Amino acid sequence: MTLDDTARSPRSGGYANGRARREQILDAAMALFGEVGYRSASLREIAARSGISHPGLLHHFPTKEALLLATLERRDEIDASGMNEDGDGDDGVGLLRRLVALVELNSRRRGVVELYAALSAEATSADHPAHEYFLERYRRTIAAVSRAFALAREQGALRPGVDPALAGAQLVALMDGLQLQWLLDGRTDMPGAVRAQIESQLTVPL
Amino acid sequence: MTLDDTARSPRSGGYANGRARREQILDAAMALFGEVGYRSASLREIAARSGISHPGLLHHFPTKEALLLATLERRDEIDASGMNEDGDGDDGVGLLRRLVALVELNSRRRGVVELYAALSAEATSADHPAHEYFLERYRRTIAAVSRAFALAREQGALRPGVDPALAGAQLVALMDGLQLQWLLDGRTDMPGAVRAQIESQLTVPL
DNA sequence: CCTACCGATCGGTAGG
DNA sequence: CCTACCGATCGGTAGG
Repeated sequence: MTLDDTARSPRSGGYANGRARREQILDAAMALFGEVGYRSASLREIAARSGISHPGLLHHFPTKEALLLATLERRDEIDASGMNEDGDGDDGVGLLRRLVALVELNSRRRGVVELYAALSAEATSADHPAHEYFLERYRRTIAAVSRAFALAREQGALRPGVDPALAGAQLVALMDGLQLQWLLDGRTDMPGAVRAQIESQLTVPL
Repeated sequence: MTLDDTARSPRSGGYANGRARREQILDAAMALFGEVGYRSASLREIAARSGISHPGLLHHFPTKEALLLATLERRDEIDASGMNEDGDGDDGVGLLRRLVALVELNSRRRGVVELYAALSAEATSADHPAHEYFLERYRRTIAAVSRAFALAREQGALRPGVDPALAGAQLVALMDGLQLQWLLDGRTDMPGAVRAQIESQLTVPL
């Protein structure tokens, strides 16, 4: 709201502090939701990690559920900005190459992987506050990957007999399952397994 | 301990009642652990579903953790008896065919799938009481599936260039990811996707 | 943003 | 197997 950078210092007015505090809370929430899931995470623990009291946290996010949804929104923003910066081309093979790069990135962000592993399992319950979110997220993700395989077919790069829709669902399932193995043993080569899976469906190397 | 069947009726002595009650508790625990995970499940709710008080439950299982481990043991027994009854042969392709049959069975047992989806995600935390159990379980399962692919290679049924160890890890990951999708949308064709995956690695039809 | 509090619920124990 | 209880913790609110 001002051109002077010093105006954003802690002493000044404006909402810069509030915004920073919100992000601090969301980071702590993301970490704890990933560690123990939504149901078992306590507002008091998230607040303590953010350096405030738990009623202080509730000033920024009125309910635990609102905090969860804000956490998911924030992750989507970060992922969206990450996925769009590469320049691998928008054809099917390029999109699939980009997907491997995303898996490589995730294997350096354990917190993100933990968050989705914990919440996607929890959210299979119909009454979970993130149930609709994950339903829609899977629908959209599988559709996007299936479209990448369909585009690869137009390029003549898809192995004959491969159904793009099935290959899309399979690849998303593979990625989720690999995350579990990697979180458990810390050794599983997620990008390698994803790359091999994609290449087994294509007639060209990645 | 007696040859007279009527001696096992509710009024009589012996431990038949205790055994039946234990199984009742384990069934309720399996269901609730699947619905909300281990951490969020309460002994009181499991006890209520079993028709006893929660100190009554603690008479049969001294701690919540002991109940969890007993639940996992019971599931293993049931699965082991189910996996051994088919007669598909013990060669690689036969074992893989049996795996598809197991997935078909699981798609009629939502409770079992829920239990493993919820607990395997929770147990990625190093301090979870089932952490070691799932580490060992994945190690063993992936080894068994990898061995099936290795046997298939000896039969000349494996597609050239396929690494049995990688194919094993991929197939297990695929199964876990498909379970998530199926639990979420109730539509995903788990056996179809698993069968297609296996066939894409083989040179013979299943 | 805080302290102080609410009613509910938790795993486990005492004592029978 | 029960009732009754323990100390701890939960999400959320009151009041400032």
